[in-house]
Amino acid sequence: MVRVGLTTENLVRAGAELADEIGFEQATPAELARRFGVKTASLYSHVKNAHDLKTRIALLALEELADEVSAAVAGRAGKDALIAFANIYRDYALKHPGRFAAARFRLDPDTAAASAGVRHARMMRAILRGYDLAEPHQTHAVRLLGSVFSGYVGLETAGGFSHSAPDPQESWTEILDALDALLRTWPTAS
Amino acid sequence: MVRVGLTTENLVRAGAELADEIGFEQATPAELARRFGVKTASLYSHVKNAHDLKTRIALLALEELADEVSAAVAGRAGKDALIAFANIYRDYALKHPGRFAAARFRLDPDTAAASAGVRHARMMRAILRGYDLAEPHQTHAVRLLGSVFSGYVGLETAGGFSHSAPDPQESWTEILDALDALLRTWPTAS
DNA sequence: TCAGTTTGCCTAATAGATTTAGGCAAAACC
DNA sequence: GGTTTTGCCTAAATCTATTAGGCAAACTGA
Repeated sequence: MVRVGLTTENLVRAGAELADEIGFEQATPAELARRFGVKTASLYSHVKNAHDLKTRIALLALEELADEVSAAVAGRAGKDALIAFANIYRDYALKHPGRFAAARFRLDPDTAAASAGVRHARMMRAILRGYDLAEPHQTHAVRLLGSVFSGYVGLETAGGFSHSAPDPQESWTEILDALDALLRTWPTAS
Repeated sequence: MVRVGLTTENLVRAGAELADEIGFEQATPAELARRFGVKTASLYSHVKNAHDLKTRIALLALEELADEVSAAVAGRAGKDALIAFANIYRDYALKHPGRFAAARFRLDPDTAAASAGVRHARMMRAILRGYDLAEPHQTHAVRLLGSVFSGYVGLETAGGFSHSAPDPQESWTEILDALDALLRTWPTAS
């Protein structure tokens, strides 16, 4: 009976790798146990159940992504900060599709409130300080940026832009230019 | 042995209802059979397998949505058309969350190419004829609009905007105003 | 070093999902 | 009315998720 050193940390980390390789939905206790060479039942001392495992992978991904974004945005402002945020976000998703899917996993409200998701929101607002937007327009803009980032990368990772010119990178760059222009001239007619 | 009249059509339609009630992921053959009062194995004469069922629900949702958008956009142009498209899309998702999730189900390339997804793309391009965008900018704009719609509604249906003012409807309206303004002044500096 | 405790992974077992194969009786077709 | 078709069944295999209880390895403290 050789011990392979299972811990919650270990399992979650390996689960994240697994998600990147075979998809977040396929990152199940059974598959994870197979990777560790242990019986599925052995995971249940470290993780409550399948949903708990997914939640923990989601929290890991949110944390990682927030760390990377935070580092990239530090010391930048305005368009520079916007583009840094956006590129880190997109690069993370392309590099770690499973973790990215995990980061969009629906968490229960309490878990979400305690997650790194709130750091994402704060950083988004910090970026908008470089533009001149009063409330409630700032919130509207935060929601727009969140939608564009999540939507574009979601479509791209789902293969929505494959086999069609021009290159997604080109669209991404131009869209960021457009968003910057939009934020500088945000229409507040209402 | 009472026959309940299973057909592929029937199952897919009921599967779509089921998805709206309990979520697309939970709309499984087992649950569907339970609803019809038949044994799970009985479904397999009408549907190849679980993945086939989900694919068919996805195709139904794409078709329905394309029909509604098409009707709403007919006879409109410019901002009017943009807003009609966007509102129909969002309303459909809020009214039919399971079908909306189904519409984002990843189809294999051939199936996707034969789906109503291509009508969506065509209609999006038709709307952009009301703005003055040459290629490749038009494609970039199509991708932006797709990202915003899919991203915003995805976040909203996932509860991303709940428990936070202002009302999502308000953000949506202002974002559409902003997109219209952006499309009219699209920066083509590159 | 050794007794006692902790704990990591096991086996056993239940319940439920997916899927295939083959059968019987109701419906549909001459 | 007899035949064919076919809709739903039972049976069975395989897989997953999950709980309960056991044994032995690893740690703990004299």
